[in-house]
Amino acid sequence: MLTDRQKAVLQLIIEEYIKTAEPIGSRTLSKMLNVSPATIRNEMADLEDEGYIEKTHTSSGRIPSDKGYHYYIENIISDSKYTQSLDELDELFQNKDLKREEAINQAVLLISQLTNYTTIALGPTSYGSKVKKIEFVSLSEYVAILIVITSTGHVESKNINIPENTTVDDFKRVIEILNEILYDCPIGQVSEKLHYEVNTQRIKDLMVYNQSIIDVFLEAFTKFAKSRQYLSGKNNMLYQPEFSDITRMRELLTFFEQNDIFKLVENTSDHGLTVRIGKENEVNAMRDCTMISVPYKLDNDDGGTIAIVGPTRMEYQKVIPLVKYLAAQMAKLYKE
Amino acid sequence: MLTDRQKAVLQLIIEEYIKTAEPIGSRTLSKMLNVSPATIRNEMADLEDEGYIEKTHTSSGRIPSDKGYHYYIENIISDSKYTQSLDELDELFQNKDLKREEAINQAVLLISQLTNYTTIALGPTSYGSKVKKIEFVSLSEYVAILIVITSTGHVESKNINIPENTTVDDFKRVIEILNEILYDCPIGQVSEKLHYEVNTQRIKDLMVYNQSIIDVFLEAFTKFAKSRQYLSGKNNMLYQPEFSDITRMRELLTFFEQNDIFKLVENTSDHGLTVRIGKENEVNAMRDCTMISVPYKLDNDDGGTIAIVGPTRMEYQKVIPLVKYLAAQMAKLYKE
DNA sequence: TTTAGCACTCAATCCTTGACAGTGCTAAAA
DNA sequence: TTTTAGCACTGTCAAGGATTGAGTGCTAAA
Repeated sequence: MLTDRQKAVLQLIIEEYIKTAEPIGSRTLSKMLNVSPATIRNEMADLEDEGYIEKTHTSSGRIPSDKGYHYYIENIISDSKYTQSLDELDELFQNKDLKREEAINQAVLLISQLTNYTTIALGPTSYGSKVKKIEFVSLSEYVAILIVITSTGHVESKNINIPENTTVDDFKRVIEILNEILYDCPIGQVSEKLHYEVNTQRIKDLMVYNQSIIDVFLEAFTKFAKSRQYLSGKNNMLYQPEFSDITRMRELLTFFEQNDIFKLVENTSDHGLTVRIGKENEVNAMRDCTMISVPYKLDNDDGGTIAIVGPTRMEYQKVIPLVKYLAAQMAKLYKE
Repeated sequence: MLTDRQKAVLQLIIEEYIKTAEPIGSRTLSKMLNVSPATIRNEMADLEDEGYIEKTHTSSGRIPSDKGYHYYIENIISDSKYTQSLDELDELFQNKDLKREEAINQAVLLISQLTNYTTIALGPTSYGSKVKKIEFVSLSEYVAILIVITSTGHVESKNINIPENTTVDDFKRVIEILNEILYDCPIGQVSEKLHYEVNTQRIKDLMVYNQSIIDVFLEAFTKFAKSRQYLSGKNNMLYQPEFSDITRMRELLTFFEQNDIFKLVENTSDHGLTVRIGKENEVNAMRDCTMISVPYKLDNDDGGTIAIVGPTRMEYQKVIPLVKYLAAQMAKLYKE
């Protein structure tokens, strides 16, 4: 258990370090706490023994350790006082002229500009949305386009190459039936339902014409999964001093580019607020980064995650309430 | 006019520098050309007087100047021998299951992987495509979705917020009429046509219901412009030694992020192959980059541009034929 | 016209040095 | 028992100097 003064010292070290990215010496703190540097040094030695702070070399000032940041988040800062609300965000989410995806995209952009970190959002797997209409428009004798519209306004389209032995009318008939079968079907259950219906006579007849149409259809739906992913502010990391080393930068940006970051976010989504500091991220490129993630749940067991990635030296005070708020608003948005 | 040996010296300097990114000294070249270093030094002095090569400091080896690269491209390498063809690209463009945009996206990705530079494509302003169908699907009492499908399979959608004093049926009627008016109308002329038709009685009647629907419609069409832009391989620049300086890197990536690069590409599109080397790009962030661009024209006066951005120390031999080939294939794709 | 030779230049590397910021420890003061 | 003052010590950083090596320009001879 830390004494009050130890807490104060730890807090000051962390907050100074967040501001300056420089190790903090005992002289600096002695002025702030009105005790002599020697006293501070004793406290620091204790804190270091416990693993809350570190030295960069034998005679340097101290910097926070991963454990120190954790203690700071869990025991020192009170996030409750920051009952964050963000008018711009609310406005965005209430604008009915925007499709959900556009609104989220802009929200993620907004947060990344506000924090100067990288913001990530993962929508619910199924959007909680249902098939509203399936359209089929032929462009020429051989090419047509299949359009799926969901109850949330998401539109997905897919080109279809009409084979020699099939006509546009064949397709039209299939689409008609599919429309009947799939109307109001949640996106997540489309594949299941299609496979089930395959055994009924109606579909079987159609299969004679063309086996592949079901596949095309399924393929179109797999695209929905991709449009769950939102990311903004990758390049903000360029301006963090911890990445002024070019090889670190490359590592991180390449990691972002590969979209593995979404997998990482996904893996945190079980519990409430998760703060993964430094090496806890288990990805080498992220060893100097913190990822803060907050999941949100919808009624139907589905849900998504909001995350912010920044340097371990992150403005936790400001960011945590922001992430929580965004997650809450996301849940609200999807429940509407 | 350069002598044959001067050309040889220039060529070797450029090709070595492209490989190594290090200044080339007279000793290196003397071995390759079987003359003494002193002779090479004389030739180099002449080349430097003419502005084809430069020194980084008084006693350094030489590096090519912007002018040197130009001479190299125009008078030394023969691009004709490289009658490039790329099976993977052809395949991509002939795959009828891909929408045009998907095909181009993948093509741009392919080229950027092949070259390790950044690849940019600008589609024709209007896609040479026409309105095929306008759909209107209501999601609830207050929200509906407007879908425009073009002859090339491009699908654009826009949420519409239905105001209190208007009904879904009002909108349906408007869409019906718009469908009539705009069927087969080239995308580029939609705005014009709409404004023209506004003066006819039919539309005027509709305006009584709702002035803004025309605006909504126009807004949906402005999105088409954005989907002209394709870019891949931004991060390839990270690995070029000229950008190992972090501030240069930041500058360039920020420039890319701002999407100003597309404007730059657009401004070159009048003439044939354009090679802008270094400061010719007139953008500070690009002072160490070369942009190679090739426009392609379609029948209807419309067209687009293909461009590759890399360091001035670029593999011109390999890249130029590639860009030309891609541009030709793009024109073909759009003419189909 | 080409080459050999020599003096010269600059960048890069290594070493040293001194200033500085910080530490740990001890002994005295509170 | 806790706090403080003092002192010796340690590592970083920036500046300066010496050394090395790769390269040049110029000149005179081949």
